[in-house]
Amino acid sequence: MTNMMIGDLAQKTSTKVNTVRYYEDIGLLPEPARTASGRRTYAESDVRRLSFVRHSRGFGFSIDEIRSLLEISDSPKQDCEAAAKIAQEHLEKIDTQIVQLTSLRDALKLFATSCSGGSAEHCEIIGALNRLNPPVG
Amino acid sequence: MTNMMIGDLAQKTSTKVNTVRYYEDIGLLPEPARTASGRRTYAESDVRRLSFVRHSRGFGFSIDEIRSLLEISDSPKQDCEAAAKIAQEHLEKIDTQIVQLTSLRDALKLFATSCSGGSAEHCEIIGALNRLNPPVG
DNA sequence: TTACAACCTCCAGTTACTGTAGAAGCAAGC
DNA sequence: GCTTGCTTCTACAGTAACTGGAGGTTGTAA
Repeated sequence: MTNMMIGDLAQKTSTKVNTVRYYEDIGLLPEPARTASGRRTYAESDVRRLSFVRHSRGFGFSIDEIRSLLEISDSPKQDCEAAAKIAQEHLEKIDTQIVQLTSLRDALKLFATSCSGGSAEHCEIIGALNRLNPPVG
Repeated sequence: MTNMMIGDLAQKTSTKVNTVRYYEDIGLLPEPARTASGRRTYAESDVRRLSFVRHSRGFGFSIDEIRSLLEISDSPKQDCEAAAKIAQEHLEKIDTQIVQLTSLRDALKLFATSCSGGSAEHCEIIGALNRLNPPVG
């Protein structure tokens, strides 16, 4: 049960000190105990909780999604299906993103690589961006 | 040369009225002429410029990148290579994103689909997020 | 004792918009 | 000529998820 300062916690979880305080502000992390002079002190459980948050962020979960995940995790009697739903929906979002990005990449590649190096008058990139029809009629 | 109001321009380019004014604020669109009562009026050239911006945004170019692209487009004697560089770098960013998202998806899928539907105590999703090692030592 | 790093609070800035409040203009119908 | 209702105007606040800085304390090592 080694107590640590905010800098240690931040370093152990690859988080910036300001971000730790931010997570506390928005309620993702509980208010920690303080030393006599007002400095935050943390225990190993805080490392685990913050790691959970950072991993989840790494997977692209939003703060709100993580909040829900944490609630479920905090009350183990709650239904696991809620967590499954969050993860499943997130997975679908990512799949959609991949599909969109891929078709975007293909379209962009078509003219991004066709620059002949002359003056911008005949630039394929700008030309293509200009030649596209207005989004709606 | 039909002059139009901001609502018409917005509709023709699938843009919100507020967004058109925003683009003007940040200098992507020139300050338009006004009617006697102070309303903005636009011509076809504005439709083309705004379409260019919207298409570029659709391709994921940032406002700053679009600003550069517009500058190049506005002065056709400038070197086309600058535009090619912007597009090429953007393409690389997208490729990186696709790679990262794909490996993320695979990792997430591993445990997102393994929910047995019981109580959260044995939830695979939360367990996996908890079991991951802290990001740094 | 004197540096200096780490901590504190509070606040502004980032990106690219979106939404709202409150006032004014404009066209159509009665 | 008046009312209704839509569009426009300016100006500002809010979004997501932090990040960075100012200005001020505290703790520790030389």
